[in-house]
Amino acid sequence: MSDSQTAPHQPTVLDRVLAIGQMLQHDMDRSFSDTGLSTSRTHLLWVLHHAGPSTQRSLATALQVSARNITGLVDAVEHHGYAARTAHPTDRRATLVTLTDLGRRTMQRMASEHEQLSRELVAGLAPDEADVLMRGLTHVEGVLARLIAEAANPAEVRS
Amino acid sequence: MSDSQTAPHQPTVLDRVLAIGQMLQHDMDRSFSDTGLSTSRTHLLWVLHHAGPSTQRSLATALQVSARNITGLVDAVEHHGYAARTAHPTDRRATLVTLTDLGRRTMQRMASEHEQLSRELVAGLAPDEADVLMRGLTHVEGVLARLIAEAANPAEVRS
DNA sequence: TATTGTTATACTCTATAACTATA
DNA sequence: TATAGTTATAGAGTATAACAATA
Repeated sequence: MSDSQTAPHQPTVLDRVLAIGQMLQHDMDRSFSDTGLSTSRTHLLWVLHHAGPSTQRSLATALQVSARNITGLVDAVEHHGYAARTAHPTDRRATLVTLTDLGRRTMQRMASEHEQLSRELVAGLAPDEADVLMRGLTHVEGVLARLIAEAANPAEVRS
Repeated sequence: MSDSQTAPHQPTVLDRVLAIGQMLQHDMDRSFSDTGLSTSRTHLLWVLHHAGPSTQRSLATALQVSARNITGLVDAVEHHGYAARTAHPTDRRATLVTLTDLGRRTMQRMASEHEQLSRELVAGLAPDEADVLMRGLTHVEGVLARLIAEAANPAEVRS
C-alpha cells in the first residue's frame, strides 16, 4: 500500500488514453465469453467482412502475423462456424476464406455496437468540445506516428 | 481490396483512441526486445516499484490474475534479474518479491520515458486545446466506466 | 479450516523452420 | 525456383484444479 518512491503525478493525456484503452479491451474480452471469439479471431473476421473472400496469405499480410498463425485462427473461426475454407478458383495452392451467415451477422452486429458506443462516448459533450477532442486526438495520433517512424528509422533526424 | 458492404465511415473518437492504443502497444513491444520484459512482466515490476516488497498473493490481486500466473511472471523477472524472492519475515507460507537494483533502475527509466512521451504527445497543442482534450478524455473515461459497470450489473437501469 | 504458492494440465496467440503441393 | 498452406516445435500469457506447507 505505501507508495515507496514515485509521487502519484497528475494524470496526463497519455495516462487517460492508456486507461481508456485498457477498459475497452476488458469490455471486449467480457463480450467474447461463450462466443468462441477473441480479439485476434474477431480481427480476422473483421478483415474478411471488409475485404470479402480472401486467401490466407492476404489475411496474414492484413493482420501482420505469420502464415502459421493464420492457419490456427482460421481453424478456430471455422470450427465455431463463423467462416469456411473454400477452393480457390484458379490457384490450387491457395484457400479462400469466406464468412458464413453467422460470421456476417456477427460482424454486422459488432459494427452497429461499435457505432453506438462511438456515439455514447461523446454524447455528453458540447459540439465544440467534441470537435476539439477529436482534433486533439488526431494531433496525438500524428505525433505518435512520427515518433514511431523515427524510432524505427533512427538514421535521420528530420530537419 | 474491394469494400464489400460497410461504407468506410468517418473516424470517431473511439476509432482514434483505439488506433492510438494500438500504436502505443506496438511501440512498447518494440522497446522490450532483448530486455526479457513484456507488458505483463513490466506491469508486475511497476506494481512492485510503487508498492515495495509484496507477497505473490498481493501481486495477484493487484494485477487481477491467478496465483499460477504470478508464479510464472515472478519466475521470469527473477530469471532476468529484475526482482528476487525473499523469505517473508513472519509468514512462512508467503514469499516477498522485491525489485533488484536493475529492476529499480529500469522502472525509473520507464517512468521518465513515460513522462517525456506524455509531454511530447501534447507539445504542439495550444494550452486551452490541451485542456479541452484532457477534459474530453476524462468524460469519455467516465462514460465508459459507467457503461461497463452497467454491463457487469444488468439488474438496475440507473434512474 | 483457510491461505500461500507450487505442480499438473490445458487453451490461445505468437514465432521460425521444414515440408508438400502447386505455380 | 517461388509461393500457399500445413505440420513440428517452442515460448509467453492465461486459466482451473490438486496438493504441500503453514497459519
